[in-house]
Amino acid sequence: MANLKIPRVIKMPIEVQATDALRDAIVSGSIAAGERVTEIQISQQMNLSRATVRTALHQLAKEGLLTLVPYTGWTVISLSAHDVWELYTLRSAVERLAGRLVASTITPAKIERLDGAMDRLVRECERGDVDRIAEADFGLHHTIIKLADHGRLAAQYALIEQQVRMLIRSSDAFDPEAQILKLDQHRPIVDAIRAGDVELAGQLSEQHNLVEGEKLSARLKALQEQALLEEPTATLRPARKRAALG
Amino acid sequence: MANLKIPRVIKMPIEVQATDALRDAIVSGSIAAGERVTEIQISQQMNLSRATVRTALHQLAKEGLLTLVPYTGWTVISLSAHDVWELYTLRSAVERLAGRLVASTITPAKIERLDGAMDRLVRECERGDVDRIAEADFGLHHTIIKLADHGRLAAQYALIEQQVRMLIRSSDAFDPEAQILKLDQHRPIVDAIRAGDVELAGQLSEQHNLVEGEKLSARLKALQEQALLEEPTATLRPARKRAALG
DNA sequence: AAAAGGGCGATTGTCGACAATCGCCTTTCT
DNA sequence: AGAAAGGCGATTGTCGACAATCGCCCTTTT
Repeated sequence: MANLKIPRVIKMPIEVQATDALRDAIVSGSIAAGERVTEIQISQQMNLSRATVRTALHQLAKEGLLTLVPYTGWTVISLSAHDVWELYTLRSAVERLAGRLVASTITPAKIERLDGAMDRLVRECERGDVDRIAEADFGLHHTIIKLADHGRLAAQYALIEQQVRMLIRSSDAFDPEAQILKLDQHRPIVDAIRAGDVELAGQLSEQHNLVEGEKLSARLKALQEQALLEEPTATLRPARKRAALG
Repeated sequence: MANLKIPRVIKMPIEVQATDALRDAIVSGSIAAGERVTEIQISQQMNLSRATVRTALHQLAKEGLLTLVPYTGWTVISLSAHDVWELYTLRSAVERLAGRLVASTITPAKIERLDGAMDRLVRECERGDVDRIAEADFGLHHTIIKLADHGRLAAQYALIEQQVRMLIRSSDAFDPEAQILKLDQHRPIVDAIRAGDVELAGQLSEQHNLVEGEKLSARLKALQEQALLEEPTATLRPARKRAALG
């Protein structure tokens, strides 16, 4: 008999569903960056207990999507220029390691999966839809990470990817000219990994991220300058109810 | 008047105290690796509510120190050979980036802090106490990480360090011979950073960790072989109360 | 004797209520 | 009018109780 992998069905607690829903809301921008959220507000919207929502919020805080000021409130992160620098330097280190690991353990099966992700990127680039191109781009990077067979690396990459998604959303769309170069940037990386060239795969992966970080940083800097004058002062607590007039 | 940094005293919720205490118990080995823990047991020992303890457990699970099986129980991680590989490959990537960053932004002030950490390691090596040498070792690495001025990098390194501490504890003591070589291993890294040699600082940091990982992996493999026969089967739930005899 | 099925207790999951804390707003004083 | 001090409401922090779920153990069956 085949040694079937029994999926081991476990009932997912509502906690994780709430966490996933909230994470998606933040990453997708349904809840804006810098916005304040309260436990009661969310628990009412989701029809859940405050304790359950609170657990979800704590999880997302650990993922770096929220900050909590004790006895005061939760706030969605808003990424600064320094955050962009942190994200892309860290991502370059993570992807460099992933590229090296996959290249050093390359197999026909891995090449097949790699080609599948690369082919999808090629097709989407020909199609021209920027959102689908972006997804295929993430998909290729994600494939390389998975092939590294490194749980902690994958977990760390997931956190980075979430915040990068918030970034590229706030820059609204990609630079149209950059779309054309996308294939030229990724093909060498895939080729180096396929060839088992550890050093080259690592170096190209690292360099690719540093370049992307620079481009995104420049674009965001321009966007933020014009938005600097909006809402200069933010209150930490909400406005209080006015006293009743006589 | 001097622009004094007001520490902004905020009352720390008991949650974080409980989290810190539990984390310390796990990392220090007071709660053994692989051990099952229950919310009630801990809440009674700490004289706290289950909800508070539960929050702390969730935090530590996010840090990778605990695993939670829904409706079943919490278990302290026990690190396998693959985990050792993950930890040291990831640590090498993180420290490589840190080394590069510090080297590329080196200043007299940073050199001073670097020298302070290195001097401490030198003194402790002359003293000969393995525990204090280990702490000075961690201290030097920690100093480099802090000098990188990279929040996410520091956070990731903290998680890795915790698990590495669990590892070296289970290998009981360091290899006495390795203590002598410790200075020879760290001095070149510090020198490269001081000289602002980005490439060399990164390469030496990376290599140092990979070597350390190999050594620890070999030592643990020997230890685990003799411990393989102990407790071959572990129950997921505790023993149930026996039915009363007539 | 070996295998299949259900009972049952141990543990986590969820909820609502109350307490602690913070900071905005009003008031008071100068 | 400006500055300082206190009230007060909004929000998080903590707690205990009840519900949901899982898996060990015993029973039953073959």
